[in-house]
Amino acid sequence: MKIVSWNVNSVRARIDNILIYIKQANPDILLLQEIKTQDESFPYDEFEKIGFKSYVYGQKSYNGVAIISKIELKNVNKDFIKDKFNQSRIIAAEIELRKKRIELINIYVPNGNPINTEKYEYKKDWLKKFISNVKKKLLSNPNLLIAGDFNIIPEEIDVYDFKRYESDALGKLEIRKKFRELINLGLKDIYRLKNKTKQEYTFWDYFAGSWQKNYGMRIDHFLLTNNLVENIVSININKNPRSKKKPSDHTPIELEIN
DNA sequence: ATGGCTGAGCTACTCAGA
Repeated sequence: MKIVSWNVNSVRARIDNILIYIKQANPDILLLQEIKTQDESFPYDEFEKIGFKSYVYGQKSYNGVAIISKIELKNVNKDFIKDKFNQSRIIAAEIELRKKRIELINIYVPNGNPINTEKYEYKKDWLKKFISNVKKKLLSNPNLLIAGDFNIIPEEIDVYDFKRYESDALGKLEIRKKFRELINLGLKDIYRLKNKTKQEYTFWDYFAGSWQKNYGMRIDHFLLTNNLVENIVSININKNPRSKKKPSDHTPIELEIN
């Protein structure tokens, strides 16, 4: 089964690119972030025509997450954490795979910039609540798959110029420690597990020719509990959609699991 | 390079992203 995470930066502005991607990559489940639309304006029909059911937690203008799936999802949950600003940033659901009941958790972590503002405090608070609730969830289910736009650069290798980001909300040690806290609950950063020294990115800024110069960062991740590591077939960052016309600034990360 | 793009809402311009 192929599960993909992709921050699409507006599902409506990106619909053609997304449909082309699905045709080429043939995923079973898409975890989308930053859909930037309310539930009622979501392009359900476009996905239904090609065999996908949409589970949407939208928001007007900003944020918003969705899961697009060929297989039926159970126990869809939009309240994984209590968000103090009521922003739509998490949608979770269950699938069954080889007798394992897997909880998929699709997240869009707050950006947190600029630091020394309420936005940064919101990011820290959001991550704290998230980690706490992951910990609780682990008591009832050892099979967690957390994927999405974490807005965290895990290590120096994960950005083209770390110095520029060590005081940024994406690269500050305090934030990177939150990522390590999650890992320490018994999860693996699957891309890094499978690629010990490879320097690849999932995001490139729109400006200053960042894509052409490969000034990117790896901020979209798949974290799986240790219990699921044996099920992994492969993980891949698919850079093709970022090279297209009218791209999202993020590119899909693809997990194959058996 | 604290933004030189891009998108939403709206219909001139601000807010947000990372």
